[in-house]
Amino acid sequence: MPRKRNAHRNADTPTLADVARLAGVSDITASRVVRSKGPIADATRARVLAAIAELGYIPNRAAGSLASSGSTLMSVLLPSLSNIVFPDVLRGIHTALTETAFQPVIGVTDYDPLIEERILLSFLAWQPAAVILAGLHHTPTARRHLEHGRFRVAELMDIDGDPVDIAVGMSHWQAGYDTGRHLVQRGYRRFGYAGHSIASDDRARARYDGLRAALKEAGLLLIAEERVQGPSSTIAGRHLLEAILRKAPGLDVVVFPNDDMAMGGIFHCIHAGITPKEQLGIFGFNGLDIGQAMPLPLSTILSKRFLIGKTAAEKLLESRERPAEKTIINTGYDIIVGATA
Amino acid sequence: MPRKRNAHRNADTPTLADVARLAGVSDITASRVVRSKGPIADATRARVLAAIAELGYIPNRAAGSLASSGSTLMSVLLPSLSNIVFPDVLRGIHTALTETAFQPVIGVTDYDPLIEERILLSFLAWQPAAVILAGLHHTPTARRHLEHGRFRVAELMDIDGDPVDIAVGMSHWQAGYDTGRHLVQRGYRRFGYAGHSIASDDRARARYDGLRAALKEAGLLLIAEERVQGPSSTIAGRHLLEAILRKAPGLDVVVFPNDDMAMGGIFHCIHAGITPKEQLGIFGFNGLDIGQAMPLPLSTILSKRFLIGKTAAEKLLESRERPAEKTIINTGYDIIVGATA
DNA sequence: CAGAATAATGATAGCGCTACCATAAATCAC
DNA sequence: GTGATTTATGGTAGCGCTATCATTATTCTG
Repeated sequence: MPRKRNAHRNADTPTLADVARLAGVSDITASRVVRSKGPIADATRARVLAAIAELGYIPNRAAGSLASSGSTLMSVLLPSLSNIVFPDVLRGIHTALTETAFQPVIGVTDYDPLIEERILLSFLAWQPAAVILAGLHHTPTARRHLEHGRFRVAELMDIDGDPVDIAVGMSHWQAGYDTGRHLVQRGYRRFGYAGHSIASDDRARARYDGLRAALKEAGLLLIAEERVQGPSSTIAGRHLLEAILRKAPGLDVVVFPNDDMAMGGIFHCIHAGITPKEQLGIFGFNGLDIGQAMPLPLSTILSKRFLIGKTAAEKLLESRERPAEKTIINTGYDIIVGATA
Repeated sequence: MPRKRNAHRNADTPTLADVARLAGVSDITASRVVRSKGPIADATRARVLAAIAELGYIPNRAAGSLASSGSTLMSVLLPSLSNIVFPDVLRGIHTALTETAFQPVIGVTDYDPLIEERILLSFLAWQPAAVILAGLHHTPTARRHLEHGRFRVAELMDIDGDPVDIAVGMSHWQAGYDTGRHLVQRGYRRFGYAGHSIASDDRARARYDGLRAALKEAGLLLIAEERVQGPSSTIAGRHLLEAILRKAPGLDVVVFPNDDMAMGGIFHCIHAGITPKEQLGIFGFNGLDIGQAMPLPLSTILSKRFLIGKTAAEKLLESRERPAEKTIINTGYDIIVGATA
């Protein structure tokens, strides 16, 4: 004899069984209607749908996920949302997921692998169908779970490395290298770099390394370098350019790690009466719309953020099982000549 | 006699029972350690934690959520992530949730109440502890579920209306009204408005209405008005200002619905040789950092996005039960005088 | 030091759903 | 028309965890 029944039930929340009873079918038939799975007679489906509407039934995905040991969640771990780059990636993911049953679940890691690991583990507790994260660098624990999990994995932005499953992005080292070659070819010789603390941003560091390699090849080097602590911002870019020009007045071009900071550089030029390009080249990275809306469009590199997100999500949807072969997709980038360098 | 056992189990995924067996305790004791709940002897806890580490155990939250009919998820529904406003709100939410067990789950509605409804229902299927959404306007179905659910609800950004549970934000009508008063007081008389399609953005519409009310009070009206289809952007603001000035050359101030577009206006001024403020006032909304980093800091209104997100999440954490009284928190706003109007 | 409170642990029975197998009815092949 | 498919539905047994109640070991009170 059971001691108690339905002890900790949600009293007024209707369950599938309630729907089934009202529709006069079995639980499992109602379940099939909800999931659009298996053959169902039109009349039966209609009855079940009517019952669902009448009761305001909302499926309990926890129960569903438990029973089927799987979910339609796609975990997305991004370093930041303040940096417009990642919202763009996210839009791409969203676009690919519309009209599918999959649902993105977003976490923000603040560029910290330990936070990434913590959020990853808490997401895995929901048995996601796939995990999307930024970069190829993770903690050993995170990497282990990514490799052994029964879910697809996409690592975005960067392709210089060995992915777990799928990598979608571009070579940031190459982009930095091409930046250097491009600017040298345009006649610039006295280079400065105004960046942010590079420790946390692997990709900015790769571009920086590529830039230096290109300069070295041309027999040049960075004459001056200036960095802010903390996150990159337009105001930081503005102050940094002022500082670097005070220390090294003879520069003829300054490269920034992104468009936000480069725009700060432009603003300093306007303020100080420096003509961009003619007196001082300014070069960014990302190809943000706002930089192209300026009176002098920013010279920069267009990274294809939306495409990266969209491509990754589409690839993940192709198969639930991880294939034997790893996939690397290079979405490339474009040099925007612009008017500032 | 059971026909089959463990038929559709995840073979190699360790469960709490595995942990308990290895640690030599009962399932429920292991569960208590995992959840840090109830009294546990230090030695026991240590043994269980060691077993967890050894097995690489990850709790199955679907099972946990099912058993306890509740979760530590906080559903966050935002209109957009391209608009930097919402990432700021999200950062505030994140900040409040750090060090708590709660985890934000983010959805993007594209300013569409129907999409909001769809995502809300799919989120409710995970039994979140709380729901955060933008604005006070939802579909009837969404509103019904919000009112009857056993979870806390916070409606952000706007406080002009009747919230379900908690509202945190500011009066956008009042902000528009104050904009009008402020500009009239500074001597502007010939007003233009350069906006985006207002149908989708209730708050921009409220500010617009407030602005017109203030002008009417001063015996003025909008001389010219220009709108773009589609989303707001800096480039749209630039083109719009050009268009509006062509149609109504005599304007002495143009108000934009946000800083992004207002910056486009500034860029047009620079391009066309118009001196902001002296020849033409430009006024925005939001108080973005980038606008304040410009050579002439943008005149605008600072909305407290981070504070809104943080306050909302903190309020939601105060109690799991919805109180009898509704709460409305006004985070206010500041007029940034700036240098462009 | 007896009786009461507290700390620490365990047994059991579901939470709501779906995988698996079985069955019955309808359709098909030839 | 008989056997073989296909279509439509149902019964049952868990999925992995936690709420509830029960039990025992330990500490406290005066």
